[in-house]
Amino acid sequence: MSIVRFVVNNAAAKKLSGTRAGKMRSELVASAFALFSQRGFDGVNLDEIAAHAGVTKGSLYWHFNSKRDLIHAACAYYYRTYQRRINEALSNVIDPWERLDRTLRVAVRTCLMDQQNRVFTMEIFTFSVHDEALRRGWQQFYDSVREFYIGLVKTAASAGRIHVSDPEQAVNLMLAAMEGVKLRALFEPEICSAQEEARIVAGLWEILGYRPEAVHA
Amino acid sequence: MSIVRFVVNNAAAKKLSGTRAGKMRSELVASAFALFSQRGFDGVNLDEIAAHAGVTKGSLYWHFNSKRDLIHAACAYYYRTYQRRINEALSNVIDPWERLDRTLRVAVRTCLMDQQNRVFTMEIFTFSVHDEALRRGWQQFYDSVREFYIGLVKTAASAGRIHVSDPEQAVNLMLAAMEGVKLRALFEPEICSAQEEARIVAGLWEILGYRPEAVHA
DNA sequence: AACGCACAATACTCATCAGTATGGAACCGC
DNA sequence: GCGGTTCCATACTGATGAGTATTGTGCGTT
Repeated sequence: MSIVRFVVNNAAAKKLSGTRAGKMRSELVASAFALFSQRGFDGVNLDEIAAHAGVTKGSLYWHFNSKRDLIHAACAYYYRTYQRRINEALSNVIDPWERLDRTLRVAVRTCLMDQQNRVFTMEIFTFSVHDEALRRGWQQFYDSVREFYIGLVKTAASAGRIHVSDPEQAVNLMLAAMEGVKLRALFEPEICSAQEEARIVAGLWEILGYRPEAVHA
Repeated sequence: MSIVRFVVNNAAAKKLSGTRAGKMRSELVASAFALFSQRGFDGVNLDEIAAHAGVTKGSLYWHFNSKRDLIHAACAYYYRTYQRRINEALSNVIDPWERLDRTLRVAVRTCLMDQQNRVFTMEIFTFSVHDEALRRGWQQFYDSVREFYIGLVKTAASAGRIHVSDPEQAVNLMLAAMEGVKLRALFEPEICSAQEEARIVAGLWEILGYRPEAVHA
């Protein structure tokens, strides 16, 4: 059962997923994601994506209406794989506190170390300025991530583990900080270390109202 | 005297700034910034920028070697004008605490309400992935902003106004959160309100170690 | 008045690339 | 075996836009 719930409105993809066409479609989307994550949406042409998937552009246009259509599918792919990664990280963790801690660590590590994630999400943000469907897609994904965090933070607050007057506001600020850390790592690669990761996680915990010294005092 | 010090390595522009050519060059840079801030670097062509400045593309190429050259000049323009805005906001404020508070408010308001700033900086981030000079330019600007904040935070900590064990870490996290807020406003325009602005400023203050309830207790 | 230079406009080149038209191959149902 | 459909490859079109070559204009100096 999915913990981070995010429904990809992609009925067409689901209908085809078992067929030959569905397999090629998935292959094209994965190729698109891989190349977009290295060079950005405008830095990759459709011939390259098709070649990466082992076909030519004519085939790509059989499966997708346009490059924009493919970009949207690559985004949906990203949202699914990100969510799966979080779910897998939590698959054997029951304690809500532990789950929140684990999620924070996985997320921060992704922000620091996953350059593909960084490039891809940055392209989403930039293109979202002029693409409302892209904005809606990201917002929907982001909302599901936020609800997940809020749920865990409220549980931890009920257990007295953290002291936060407004869980939603704290989660909003924490997630904003996380995006900012992801950005900062682009310009300061030297922060991509285990030590810095730990410090950043601790900082995010403080935003959520967990202060180690207050608890141990 | 500049408070936020950031030296734009732009000797050629300074040498010409009083001349007819210098005026046109500045006009072209301002036009480039205005259009880039609405439609992104790739969403504007050079004919449009030249027309906006009242000339044609031939003239633009007299002043600039390439579109990339113009993009870099537009970035330098942005860094100068941002710094000037902060300096103006602080021009009559002496108290370090007041200065920090004022800076935070101006910065958060910019993040929430200034769509041009949002679009332009997002373009910088996206293009920086593959442009080292752009990365260095932003990093230099960002470092100067960060040093400024760290100075004020250390002063406030010395005065006992805030309780922060690691001013640099706190400023890093606060600035990261600020960039994240700017991004969030793209997807959730409804947070661009005076009330939300105040809540966000309060949250950033908490990251810096200022907790109103602790002081009043 | 003539010349040289700075600045600008015009016309053009060329590369790039999204998208389309057309034809071929494979598969499936009858 | 044949026809229809699906999926794919090939060749092509057309738009776009950065950048360049050439020409024109205005200004300052001699």
